[in-house]
Amino acid sequence: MSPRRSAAEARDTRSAILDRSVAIASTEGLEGLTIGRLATELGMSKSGVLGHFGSKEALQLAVLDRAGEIFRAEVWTPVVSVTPGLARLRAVCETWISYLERAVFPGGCFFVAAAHEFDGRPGPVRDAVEGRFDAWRGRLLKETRRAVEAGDLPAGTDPGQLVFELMGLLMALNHTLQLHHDPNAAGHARRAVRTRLAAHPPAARPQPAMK
Amino acid sequence: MSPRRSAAEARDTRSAILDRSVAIASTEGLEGLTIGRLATELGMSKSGVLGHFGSKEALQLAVLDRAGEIFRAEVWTPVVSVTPGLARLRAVCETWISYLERAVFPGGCFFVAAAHEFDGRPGPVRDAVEGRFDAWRGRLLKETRRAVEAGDLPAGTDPGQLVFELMGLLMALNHTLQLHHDPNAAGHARRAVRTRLAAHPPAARPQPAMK
DNA sequence: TTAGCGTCCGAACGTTCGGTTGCTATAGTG
DNA sequence: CACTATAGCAACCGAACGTTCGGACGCTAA
Repeated sequence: MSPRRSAAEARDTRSAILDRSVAIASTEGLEGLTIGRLATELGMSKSGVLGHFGSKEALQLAVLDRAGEIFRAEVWTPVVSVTPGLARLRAVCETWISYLERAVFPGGCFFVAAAHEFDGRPGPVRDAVEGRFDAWRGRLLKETRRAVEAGDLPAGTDPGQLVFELMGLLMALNHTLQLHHDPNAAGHARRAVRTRLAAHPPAARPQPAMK
Repeated sequence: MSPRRSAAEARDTRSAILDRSVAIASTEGLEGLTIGRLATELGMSKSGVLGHFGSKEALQLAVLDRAGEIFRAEVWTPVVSVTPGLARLRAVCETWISYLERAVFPGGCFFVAAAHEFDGRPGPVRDAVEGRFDAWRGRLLKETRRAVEAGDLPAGTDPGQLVFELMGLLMALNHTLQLHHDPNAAGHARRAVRTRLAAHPPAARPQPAMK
């Protein structure tokens, strides 16, 4: 990294700091991310790093934003062109599974990890994490409702219940991949999603449950 | 805590340290558990605390053991008298849900939290966490197989698949309780378990899924 | 009575933490 | 060209970290 930078180049520096931060925080956690390590790995001074954010907490929030962009690009963007409702719900589960399978973040799902790290300590970071989960849950709920309205899912389906179960599957996948490195995990997740989101042909008998 | 203790009383001291450690580590994590804080809260010196374990890592392993005893007493012991198979599987899901609902550990499931904290860093602590999950998963698998053999679950049931899904439900419950404090979460979990572990009367048609 | 063991303290160790301060060199502005 | 704003550095701060060490104390066995 060159000794001194223009105002325009400084944005690149900030961006580079965030890239590095996401990589570190993914495995070490947002709290395990330290200014000193960041500075060393980037060939900068600590104050040079901190100058872009002001405080570690502000850095953590910025890292959360950056991770959110990556998540969105990986999981949500690919499915915006898919037909809303059941099709999109299935598609987003698949991109999500793939995102975990490909280890987009080396430490697993960035937000699941952040949730576990911060759910017990109040503050802006916790609030930001919770807000992202709320927003994400909201999108899944919307697609589920559309699927029910379209008759693609049974009329009595409780969207909150279904989304709860889907989140559980993805958390189980994340956990199994990270802790056990079990290559069958993604298969389990896909199979469960397929079963749970089985098409419900309107005005037709439910087929005799292949499992 | 009295100024000095006999050799016999020292076991109480060690036990008190572990109790305190479990409480702290539940919310702050096993790494966030510090010798200094422990010493302050117990009215001891840092060396007095560390003398019982030798190192922080050894303390963490001891804390994991203590937490395991609590988990076992809360979740497993109550169901050992239940008929093996589907009945016990249902019962253990219920004690598990209850254990999360009652916040036996204030920071949620101790081992799910430990898994997320250590899955990315090799070492004895990580190995211990993984071992506990393996053991627990093994017990669930055993009960599932028994249930299938007894005909209480469909013959084609894949035990690994079912256990994967059950773990997901409990992780979703843990997450939802800790991050969102959603009072409906336990209801979602119970409903999903009930559906997933619905009785499968041998030699009878599957009833038209009340869903 | 005394030797010895185990418990625990107090102090210090080297390191790392987040953060601050004073400064220099540069880019952009008039 | 002079002036201001800022990116970044080097040095440093107080606090907290895990760990080590010598010694003081209480108990038990010889």
